[in-house]
Amino acid sequence: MKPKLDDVAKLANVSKTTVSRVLNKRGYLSQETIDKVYDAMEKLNYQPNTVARQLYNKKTNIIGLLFPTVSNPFFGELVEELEKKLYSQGYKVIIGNSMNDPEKEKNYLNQLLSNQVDGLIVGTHNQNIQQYQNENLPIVAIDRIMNQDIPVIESDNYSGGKQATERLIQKGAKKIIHTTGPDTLDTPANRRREAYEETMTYHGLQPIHYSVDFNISYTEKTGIFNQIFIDHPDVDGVFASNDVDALLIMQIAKKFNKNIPEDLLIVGYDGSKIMRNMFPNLTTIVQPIEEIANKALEVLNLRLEKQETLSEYILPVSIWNGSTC
Amino acid sequence: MKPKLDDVAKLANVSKTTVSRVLNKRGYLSQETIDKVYDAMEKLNYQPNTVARQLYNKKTNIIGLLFPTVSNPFFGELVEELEKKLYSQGYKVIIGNSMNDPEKEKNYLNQLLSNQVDGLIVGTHNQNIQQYQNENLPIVAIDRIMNQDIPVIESDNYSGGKQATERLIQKGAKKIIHTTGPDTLDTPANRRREAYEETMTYHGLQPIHYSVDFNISYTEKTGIFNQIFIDHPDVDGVFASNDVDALLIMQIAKKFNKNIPEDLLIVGYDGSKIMRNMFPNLTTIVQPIEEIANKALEVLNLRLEKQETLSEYILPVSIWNGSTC
DNA sequence: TTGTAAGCGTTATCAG
DNA sequence: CTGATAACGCTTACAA
Repeated sequence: MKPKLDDVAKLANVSKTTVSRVLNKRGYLSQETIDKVYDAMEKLNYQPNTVARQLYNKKTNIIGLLFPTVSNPFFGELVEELEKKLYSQGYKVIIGNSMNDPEKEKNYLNQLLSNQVDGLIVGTHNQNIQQYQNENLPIVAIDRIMNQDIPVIESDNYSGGKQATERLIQKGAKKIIHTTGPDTLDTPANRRREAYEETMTYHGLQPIHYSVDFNISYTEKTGIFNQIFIDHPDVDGVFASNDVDALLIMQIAKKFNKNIPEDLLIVGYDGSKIMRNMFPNLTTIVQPIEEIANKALEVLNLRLEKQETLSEYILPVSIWNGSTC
Repeated sequence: MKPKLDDVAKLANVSKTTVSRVLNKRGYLSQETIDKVYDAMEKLNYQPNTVARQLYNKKTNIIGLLFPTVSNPFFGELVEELEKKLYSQGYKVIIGNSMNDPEKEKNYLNQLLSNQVDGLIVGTHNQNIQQYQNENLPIVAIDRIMNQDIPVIESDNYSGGKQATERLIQKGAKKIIHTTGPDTLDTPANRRREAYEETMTYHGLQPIHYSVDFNISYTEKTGIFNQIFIDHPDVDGVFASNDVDALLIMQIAKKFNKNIPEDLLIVGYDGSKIMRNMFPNLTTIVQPIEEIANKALEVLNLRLEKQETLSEYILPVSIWNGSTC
C-alpha cells in the first residue's frame, strides 16, 4: 500500500498537521521536526496524494485541450506550444482529439467539466454543442465561434484568404480552386473563403470551391482532390485550406502531368515550422502559432482570475514565399 | 457554487446515498425516487465531482503519456492512436512533451506518480531516471530501455537499419552517412546504427555517422546537416534517423546541387501516414505505428490487471518504396 | 511550535 | 427499497 500522510506522521512521531506543514512549508516549525519528518518521508518513499489535495483545494492544476487531431502539424505545434507554456505555469494538460466527432467532443466535455480541469482551450469544429454555456469554467476558443461568453483567438483569416488569392491571381492564375472545410460550420476560417470569393469576383474570376470533411481518410481525401482535376482539367491555381492538403494536391497534380509552378500554382495555409522546414518550396499563409498560443494563455489566465476579456482577438498572418506560387 | 450530491438530495427529499445510487444505477430503487432525483439533478444542472470519486475509488482513469514532442509526426500519430484507443477504454490522457529534457521528465514523473494517473506510457529518451523503479504503477515503454521491470515495445530496429543500408548499397551508394540521435543514450534505436555499421562493414564500406541532439532548433539542425555536405562532398547516400530529418537533408542537398536520386540517395525512418501521403517519394522504413500503439495498450492492460508480461515486444518494420532511393 | 477535529464530495457498508 | 455513517488522504481553523 502506498504510504500516506498518517504513516509519515506516525513514523516521525508527530501529527498529520505537522507533516502537512512540512510538506507545504507553512507555519512555524522547529528544524528538528522538519528533519524528522523528511527522514520519515524518505524512509517510506512518501508521495502526497494529488487527488486528495485537488479535492480539498478545488483545483486540479489541469487544463483541458480539445483539438481535432494532434497529427496535423498545425495542431501538433499549437498543442505543443500550449503544453510547454502551461507546464511552466504549473499546469498539466489533458488532451482530447475530438477528430471533429461531435459525440466524442460532447463526451469529453462532460467529463472535463466535472471538476476535472481548471480551464479549457478548445479548437475543435463542431456546432450545436450547447454545454459550453452552463458552466463558469474558464474557456478560451481558438479559431472557433462558440458563444458570446467565450473569447475567441484567431489569426486574420480574411486577410490570409485575400493574400493567398491575390498572390495566385497576380502570378497569372485564372482558374483558381479553393478547398475548404465542411460548408456547414460557422468558424472564423470561413472568412478565408469569403475573402477568396470576394477577391475572385473583384478580379472578374469565377470562384469554385471544394469542401472536404475533416476526419476522412487520406484515401477519401485523395479521391476528392482527384475529382478536382477531372472536373476542371484547366485548373491553374489552388488555394488549399491547409498545408497537408496542399501537398496532397501537389502529389495528385503530378499524376495529371501538371508541373508546378508552370502549369499549376499552389498556395497552402498554416505554415507550421515543421512544414516550412521540410518543404520550404510551398508558398503558404503563415498563422502565428506561437502568438496564438501566447494570446490564448494570456486570455485564459485573465479568465482564471475572473477578469474581463475581449470577445475576439485577431492576430496577423504573413505569407511564406516558396516556389509553388 | 457548483451543486453537490447533498444539494440534489435535499431538493429531492432523499438521502445522499439514494442520489448516489441513482447516479451509479446500483441497488433497488423505486421508479418514483429515480424520477425525483433525476428531476433535481436536472434543475440544479448537477454534475458529479470527478475528483471526489477518484479519491474514493483510488482510480483516476487517466493514463500519462510522456513523449519527446508531439510535433514530430511519428509521435503525433502514435500519441493520437494511443489517445483514441484509451478513450474508447474509458481513459483520458495527460500528455507531457518532455522535449527530451531530463529535468522536465523527472518533474512530470514525480507529479504523475502521485496518484494522478493509473498508468504510464513512456517514449522519451533520457537516461538515469531512477524514479521509475520505486513505484508499482503500471508502466510501458515505447522504444526505450528503462529497467527490467518495465516492458518495452519497439519495432525491429536492427532489421530497419539493415534494410535501409542494404537498399542504399544495392542502389549503388558507396559513401553513405547515417544520422542518429545522441550517442550517449542506450535506446533500442541504437540497433539501427549497429545494423548500419555492420552492414556497411560487411560490404567493405566505411560507416560514418553524425549524431544530432533532439530538442535543438531547426536552425541548429540545418547547421549540422550542412556540415555533412561540407565534410563529405562526395556523399552519395544518407540514411536519416527520421523522416523529418530526411526531408531537411533533401532541402540542403539541393543547395549543394545534388540531385536526388541521381547524385544522392536518401532513406528515411518512421513512415508515418501523413509523411507517406505528403511525400510519397521519400523511401523510408515504416514503423507500424498502429500496431505499436495496440501492443502498448495490450501490455499496459495486462499490467493494470497485475498480470505477467514479457519484457520486450518487437514488431516488424517494412520499407516504403519511394523514389529517393 | 504542535495537535485536534472538521471538512473537501463521493461511495459502500450495514442497518432498518 | 432507503438512510446514517464511516472512509478515501489531505489541509486548515482553532486550541493548546
